[in-house]
Amino acid sequence: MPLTKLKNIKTLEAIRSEVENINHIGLSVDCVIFGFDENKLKVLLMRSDLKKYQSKWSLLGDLVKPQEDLDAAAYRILKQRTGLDDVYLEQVYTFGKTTRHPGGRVVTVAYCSLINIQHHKIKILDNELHWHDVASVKDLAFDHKKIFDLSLQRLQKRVQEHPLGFSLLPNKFSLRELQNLYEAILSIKLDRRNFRKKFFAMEFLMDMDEIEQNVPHRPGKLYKFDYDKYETKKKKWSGIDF
Amino acid sequence: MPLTKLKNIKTLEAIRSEVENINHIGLSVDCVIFGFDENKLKVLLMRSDLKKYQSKWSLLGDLVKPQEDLDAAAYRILKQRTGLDDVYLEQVYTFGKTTRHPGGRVVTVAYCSLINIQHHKIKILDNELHWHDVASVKDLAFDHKKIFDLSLQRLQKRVQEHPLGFSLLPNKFSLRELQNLYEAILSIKLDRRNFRKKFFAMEFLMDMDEIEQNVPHRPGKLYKFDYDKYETKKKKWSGIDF
DNA sequence: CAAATATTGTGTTTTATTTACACAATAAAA
DNA sequence: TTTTATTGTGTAAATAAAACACAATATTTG
Repeated sequence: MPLTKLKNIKTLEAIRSEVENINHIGLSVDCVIFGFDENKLKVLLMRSDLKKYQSKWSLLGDLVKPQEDLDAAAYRILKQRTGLDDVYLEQVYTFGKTTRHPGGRVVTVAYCSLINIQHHKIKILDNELHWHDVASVKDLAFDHKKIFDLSLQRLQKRVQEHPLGFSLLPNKFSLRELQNLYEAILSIKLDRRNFRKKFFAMEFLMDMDEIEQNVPHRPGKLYKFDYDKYETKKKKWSGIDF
Repeated sequence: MPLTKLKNIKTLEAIRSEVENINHIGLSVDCVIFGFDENKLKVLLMRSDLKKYQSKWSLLGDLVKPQEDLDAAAYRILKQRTGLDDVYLEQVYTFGKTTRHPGGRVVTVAYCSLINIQHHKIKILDNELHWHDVASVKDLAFDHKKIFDLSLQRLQKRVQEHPLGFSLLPNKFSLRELQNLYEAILSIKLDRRNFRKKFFAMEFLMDMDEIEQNVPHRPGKLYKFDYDKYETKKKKWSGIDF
């Protein structure tokens, strides 16, 4: 036990320090919050609280409290950093290299989310919090670039298998908006006619009998995603394929 | 800071106890090790070290050491509990409810693996460690049933998208063995002709020009999985579908 | 050694899905 | 009124998935 070393201690601070540094694994959460605006996929970043990393951008993180559920910590941290509290967070992965944090042993659990930037206005702007183009993200603080890369990868996979994307769009959206979204998240070009055919074939789009306003060209029809129908008809078995 | 309470302490034990219980989040790893034998999917379970849970089965877990990488802890714990050290572990999910462990706050990271029971003989049989039919698993210690369920779900998904299954089979295997494996893991029946057609179409099976021995019926041809070819030809894009 | 048994190996048809690709109609802006 | 940008639409070809049956072969049994 490392605590047997504590015979010649001086202060309570020293005890705490000793115990926390030698015997303690810190636990934190980092939130990777994706948004969509101007046809580009964005991510929320801030300046690190740590001096060492203030020249770099970092994810939205903080320590988990001893008496706090892990999921609750993620929501609390997001709220604390951004003011947002109506966002669904999903756990991505846990990063546990001993050397990942310069201030001591901290294992971090990554959570990610996708939000509609228009519907979720950021009210707290401490630490220069703001949206960055995903394409321009490089060289974050700590191992946050690795966390970000994995989260983006996970997002790209999930968005193909689940109707997450709709949460980034206005309530009623055109098929062009939907396609732009997929192209931005997946970073590919899709055939417009086949894209439409695919979504119509799924039968999860409700025609709202309305058209776009204020577009400088022929307006498209507006649709809503039918979550109820999705719940009853979603795919269960995709098949062996690799 | 809870440590300010420590003014009337008595012993170092008390300090440690105080610090660890109030200010400390324990971190553990639990391993869900799947195997395949007698055409059934199996999982390795042991009796819990905790008295409270000795009537129930539990996953293979232990605390992460303060100076140990998380992944390294998973391998160390697996080795310690089973003697196995040539097994690939994959992180599944982190469970962090404050109440999940009766002895205090312990967040656990689940790892899972798939191993060939014939090639990995368990040498340590402490805590009644042995293979259980997956179908018969119920009511494990702690929240281990939840961890097990999620791991199985993850396995079922991954085995459809990646060539994991081959690690559970002998080096050379027949198509029947392969199909039995998939049916056991996914817990479904598959059409034999379509199953064969699918795998031949993938072109990742190398015909070994050998046939099964000691089967009480017409023997089948033996194949090997061609990992090199897989690496060059594997699917990158699966498409939007939900 | 003949018959019974269990499983292999094989192919076609039907249906569904994916891909590639072009043009007229419409609203707004110039 | 013309230009511009984008919508809405369909077909043919290629590929993939699903459903389904029978002769061949090795072993075991009688």
